[in-house]
Amino acid sequence: MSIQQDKIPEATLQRLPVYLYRLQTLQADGVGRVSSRTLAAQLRINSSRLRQDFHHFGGFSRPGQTYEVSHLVERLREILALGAPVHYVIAGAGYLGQAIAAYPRFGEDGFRLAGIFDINPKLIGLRFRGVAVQDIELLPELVGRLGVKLGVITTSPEAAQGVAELMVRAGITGIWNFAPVGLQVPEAVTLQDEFLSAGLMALHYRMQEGERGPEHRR
Amino acid sequence: MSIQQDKIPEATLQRLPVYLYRLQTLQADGVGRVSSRTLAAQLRINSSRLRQDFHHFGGFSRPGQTYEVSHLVERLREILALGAPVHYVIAGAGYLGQAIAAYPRFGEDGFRLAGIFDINPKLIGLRFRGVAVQDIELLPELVGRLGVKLGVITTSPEAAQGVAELMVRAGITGIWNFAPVGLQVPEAVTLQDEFLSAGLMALHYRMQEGERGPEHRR
DNA sequence: TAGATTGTTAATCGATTAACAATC
DNA sequence: TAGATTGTTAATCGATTAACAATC
Repeated sequence: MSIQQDKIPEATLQRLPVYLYRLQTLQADGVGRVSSRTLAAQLRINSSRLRQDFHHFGGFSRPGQTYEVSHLVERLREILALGAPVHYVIAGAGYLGQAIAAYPRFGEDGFRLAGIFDINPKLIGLRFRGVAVQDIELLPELVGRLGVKLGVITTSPEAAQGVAELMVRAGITGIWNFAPVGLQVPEAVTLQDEFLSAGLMALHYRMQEGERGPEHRR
Repeated sequence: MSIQQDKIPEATLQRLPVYLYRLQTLQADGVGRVSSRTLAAQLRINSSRLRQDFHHFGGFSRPGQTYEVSHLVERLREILALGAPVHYVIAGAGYLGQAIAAYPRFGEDGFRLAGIFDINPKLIGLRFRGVAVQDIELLPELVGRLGVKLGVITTSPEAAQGVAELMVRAGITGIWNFAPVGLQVPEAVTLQDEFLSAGLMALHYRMQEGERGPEHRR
């Protein structure tokens, strides 16, 4: 059974990591099997959605039988291509870059920090997860030498475009961008924007909505 | 003209901050007017989408006339209820909590850090944005005294549920949660989950998809 | 067997895009 | 005026939910 399948919906893709985390927690708790109803209830989603999401891949279980937790974890990790370690570099060693470098989860998921870079001399030499901050000019050499494909941008908005171009020239093919600007990258480069302010503002808006009372929400 | 309107679509709400940022940049660059076509091109979205989003509120411009940048900025800030400063607290003063405390953008947007808390004695007393880390036990008093409604959770997954309950009891009505667990909160509390791993995993998946070549993507 | 469960198709719902009249 | 633009309705597209046969 190959994991080669039709392009899966974006909405489904965004949920796979959520399923994986929940299932790993169940596994750690010693739960052997779980039904779509129970799992969906824990994630507070509709069980049809869950089954429909799994349906894009197939082979998760059989009618009448609940899901085997360990099998689901295995399949999801396979689908998400988390079998082999994934190396990545960070550009921008400020607070946010440090937070990502130090975030233990990414390591557990199989992501390995290969390098962290900045232009600020004060930051160069500081160590995170055993990796010392280097001058940004050294990024291309390291990326080329280790064949790193994944780059994280946690620089200022002003510096982000330049850093993105540097990364692309060095051979990076996927950029996780935390700078609140629209980056221009070649078609072949995959871009994932993470715009933290949007989350905060959306939350604040919905809080107001709640204040006005449910009768105003229709 | 009131901003009281029907519940706006979630998809539209998530885009409003993106529009606001782009428009503020244009404003800073001295751009006075902009068409939906130009603005949409800069954000790499369809111009119909932009006009449809604005249509939920009304009064952004008139047929035949382009948008006035300053008016759009004003309206969006009004819609997002960013007129008065919004106070918030952070629970969890690790790297991620520090990053949020120090993130200059939030301040510019009108969000003010009222307090930052942790259980780790080593972190207590450290200052971020002029605010000293305090023991988590002191959170309810401060939240009650200042009437803070917005709380950010950047603790470990294990501690998150307890902290959420502490916040809710203290009077917090909106929680921005960075811990990768499903929090149980009362109906009246607005919850915004920020699951960073999902972004990273989705990016990694799409990079593989790109590698397999566009012909496999249909 | 009887009750519960998945895989899968169909129905519903919501979001995006197209089209165009009214307007500048 | 002629060309361009918005607001708004309609058409399309995609995602969610419901329903149920096949299966345990």
